[in-house]
Amino acid sequence: MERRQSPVDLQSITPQECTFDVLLSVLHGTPFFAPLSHEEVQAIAASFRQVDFAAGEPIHHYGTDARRLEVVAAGTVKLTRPTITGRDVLLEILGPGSFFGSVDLLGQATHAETATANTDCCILIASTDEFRRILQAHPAAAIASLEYVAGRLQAAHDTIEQLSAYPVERRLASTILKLADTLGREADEGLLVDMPLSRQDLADMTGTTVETVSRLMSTFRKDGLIQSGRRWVAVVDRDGLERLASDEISPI
Amino acid sequence: MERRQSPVDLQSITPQECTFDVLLSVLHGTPFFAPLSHEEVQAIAASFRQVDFAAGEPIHHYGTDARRLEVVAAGTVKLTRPTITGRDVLLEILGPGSFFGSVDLLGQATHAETATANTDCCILIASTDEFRRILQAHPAAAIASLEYVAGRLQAAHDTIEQLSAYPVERRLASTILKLADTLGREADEGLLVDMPLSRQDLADMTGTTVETVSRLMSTFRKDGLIQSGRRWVAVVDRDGLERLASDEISPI
DNA sequence: CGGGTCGTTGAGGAAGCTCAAGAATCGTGG
DNA sequence: CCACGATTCTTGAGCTTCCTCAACGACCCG
Repeated sequence: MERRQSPVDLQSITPQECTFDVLLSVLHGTPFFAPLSHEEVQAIAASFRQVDFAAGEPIHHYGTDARRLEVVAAGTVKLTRPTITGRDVLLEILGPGSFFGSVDLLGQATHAETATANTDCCILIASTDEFRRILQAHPAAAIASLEYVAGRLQAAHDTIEQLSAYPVERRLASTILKLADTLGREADEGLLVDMPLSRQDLADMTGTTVETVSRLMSTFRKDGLIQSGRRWVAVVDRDGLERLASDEISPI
Repeated sequence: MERRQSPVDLQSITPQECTFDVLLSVLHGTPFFAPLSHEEVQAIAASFRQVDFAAGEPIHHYGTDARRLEVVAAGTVKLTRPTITGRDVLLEILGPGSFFGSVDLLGQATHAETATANTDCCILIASTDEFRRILQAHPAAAIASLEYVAGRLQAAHDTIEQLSAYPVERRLASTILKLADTLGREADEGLLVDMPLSRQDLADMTGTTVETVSRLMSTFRKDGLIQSGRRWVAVVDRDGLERLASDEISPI
């Protein structure tokens, strides 16, 4: 039923992957700086310093001081909110080129989310003051940033819609599809979500419990929609999943 | 138990409230243009045209073409998402100075939300092209916009946390408090949410049903936390509500 | 005063949670 | 290479929360 070994390659990001050249190309690939020239990006790169984190390591905690902006250069990062009930909320999983930290350059003195290295990763860090200076000098970058954040607002609204109006089965199907589309890689198992992903992660993303996720994934597997194992998932029947993720209650 | 008449004044926005002067002061009060000089705002105002809507009237529908940006000048506007199950999701209620429409200036060709006039209201409309031109000319406005949208992203993340992790009672208490803080006015009944607000609205904001909201509000009323009636709510015991809205399960 | 909208309350049922135990997988040290 | 502990996943049973369906009462406006 399940493959034994995880097909997800938990390769470490070796330090040399984080050379200045990589930093440059990551920044240029970022929505913020895409409209700028190579020279401009090169000047901006000087404002960022690079820090490596091992998988599982905290990058910053909810409530700590926040006067900095971070960009994922390599690896993936989890953005979560801790809750007193112990049940964490997983807001976003960010891949290379995404940014996080004190998005709001304004008053916001503390982080509103906890960021954790999901895989080994390399993070570029700039202070918000430096970032503000860059945006002032490059209006195109400011507009690009605005568009980027507006896109994430849309995505957040999507999630709110899901949580408000749809049952867990649909939310889970939708979440798996979204992950496959963002981080998918064609593999023997199907369209593999190329990232370690536990049932707990999926539960925290869909606002449910590990047990419920496990049960649903078992039936998804039985129905030939997905393949899955310990900390990995792959989409097998994309159309089938999509039917679950959009209201089509199967007729007959 | 309940007051008979609604203490919320459903005053119409008379057309003369939407003079050019009002338009100017609203735009200047907007987070986007706050950092600009009076003269700059005056020039920008020319890009906006003004349209009035009666309470209940649709301003734009989900899925229609979206190449425009709208600012609330007077009144309040509801941003909703329709769902096939019939259960609508109420994402935000916007007051004067808030903006909506195609936040994402980019590709986004259709509206992601339905906007409805909650009260009679006056809306300022500009095309996204004009808006983009304004931002390009005024980097300070672009940065202010970025901060504004980032703030709304935070708020959306708050909502996601609520929906993912907390029971309905807490979500409802929290939502009422937030509304009272944003749109509250001291009145005989307590801190009155100065806006017509049905049980259905509250249900759509908290991801639950009218019946559940009604039941909970009845007990809130019995416990002396709120006062409420047909399409209005007022906070009586702020601390009590806040205790419900933050994990403090009453001891003993 | 009568029709329409909005709110309240009840009874029954279903979705999903909690608690609990056991199985599979992984990493590590011998 | 194997054994062990730790983590992750699975499955079951009972129960709670909340939804659904339904009826009725209150308020509003013409």
